[in-house]
Amino acid sequence: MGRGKIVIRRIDNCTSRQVTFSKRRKGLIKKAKELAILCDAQVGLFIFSSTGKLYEYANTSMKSVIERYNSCKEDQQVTNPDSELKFWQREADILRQQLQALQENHQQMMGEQLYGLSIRSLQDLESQLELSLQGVRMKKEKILTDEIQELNRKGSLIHQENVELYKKVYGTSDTAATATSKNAFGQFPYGVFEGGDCPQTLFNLQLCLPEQEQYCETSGSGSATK
Amino acid sequence: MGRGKIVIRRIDNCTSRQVTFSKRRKGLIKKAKELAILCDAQVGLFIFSSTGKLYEYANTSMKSVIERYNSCKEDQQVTNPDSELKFWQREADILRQQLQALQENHQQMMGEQLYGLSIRSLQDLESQLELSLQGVRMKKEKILTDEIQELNRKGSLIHQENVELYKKVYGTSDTAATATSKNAFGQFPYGVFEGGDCPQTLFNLQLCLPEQEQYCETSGSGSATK
DNA sequence: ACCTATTCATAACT
DNA sequence: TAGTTATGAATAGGT
Repeated sequence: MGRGKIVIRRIDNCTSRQVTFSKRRKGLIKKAKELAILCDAQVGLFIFSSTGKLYEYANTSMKSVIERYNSCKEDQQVTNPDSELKFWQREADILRQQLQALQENHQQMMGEQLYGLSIRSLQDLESQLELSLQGVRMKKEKILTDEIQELNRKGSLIHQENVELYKKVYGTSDTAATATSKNAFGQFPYGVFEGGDCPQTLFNLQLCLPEQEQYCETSGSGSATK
Repeated sequence: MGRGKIVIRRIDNCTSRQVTFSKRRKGLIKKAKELAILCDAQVGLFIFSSTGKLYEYANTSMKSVIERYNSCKEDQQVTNPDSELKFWQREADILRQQLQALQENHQQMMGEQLYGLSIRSLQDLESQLELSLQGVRMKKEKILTDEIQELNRKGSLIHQENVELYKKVYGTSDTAATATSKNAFGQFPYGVFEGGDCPQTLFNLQLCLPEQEQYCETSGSGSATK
């Protein structure tokens, strides 16, 4: 019920998650109130934010709600220390279940255990995997680009240093230098890059992105086929 | 949000109240779930109907919610060192850790939280995602192919039946039949497919995989807007 | 915090 | 009790 449809899963962006939490929490409490009034029900609602803050609603008192809940649930007093053990056992059980669910999901994301899935689910999975690939490739590209930049920076510094050293050894005669000496890569005479203001071309490094074939690829020429 | 606007106050009609209770309870629990998932919150919800029946939802366990609530409210710290108790606490802790590890891995497979990964890891992840995609697509294609085959089979049977019926109605004159009658799809005179040995062409069904447009939006004309 | 386009929940009805 | 549909409400994404 917004500008676009969303999939129900954890919102990664922290700010968005906060905003959504705030909005939906408000909506949820409103609906809880309405249900209590419209249908003459007793409602209790706890919400702990991911940061640990508690929000609560109860049309009577929370204590009475909890007490009523406990009396419904075989008189197990919440604060009874004997039930501690059972609490943790149950906690472990829940965690185990969550773990199993996640493991199943993981299997599917590995392209396995797809037997029970509908076409729709498979398409969703496919889309997700494509998005994931895109994310991974972008990240990879960024790391490579950064590394190249860093190498060029360092190379430039070293080159500068060499120029200085060269000058100290052979004096200031440029013509002699260019005629006799090469840099570590055997490509360019020092004089050409004096001042170090062309670091990109120093090592002639460049990022040859494989994306064109990998993910999309076709933008531009219509003849691209997959 | 229905056929008409309503005022929020107790519904007098008992049947209507029950119906509304049932619907809104479902909606409320759905929204509670969504909030928990979207915003990574811990949610606990009690609903007692006017007849006293309890409905509850908690994304973890109701007990943990209540305990957390209590510890929020009155600093009732749990400090009861018992060996078995400690065992289960540790068990829960271990499970939590496993869960977190798996969750992190899952995030990465979703193409998110890639900040700490090396190029090597990213490449592995990329390969895995490609394999997964391949698996998913193969599975999808198989389902679609099977479905088409099934449809063709059924179509062929129906066609056969029609041929028989046609013969009964018009006798055995093939020339008269082909000259005057079409099948249900208005395409082919019966005589052409007599014997049903060309099921594939009967409905002219074929597998048109949508991959090109689906994950490669930019292919083709740049004017395509979404 | 406010603004809309859009999706969603549901009131009334069957 | 369950299914359908017209309508108002909630809210996602943007400012």
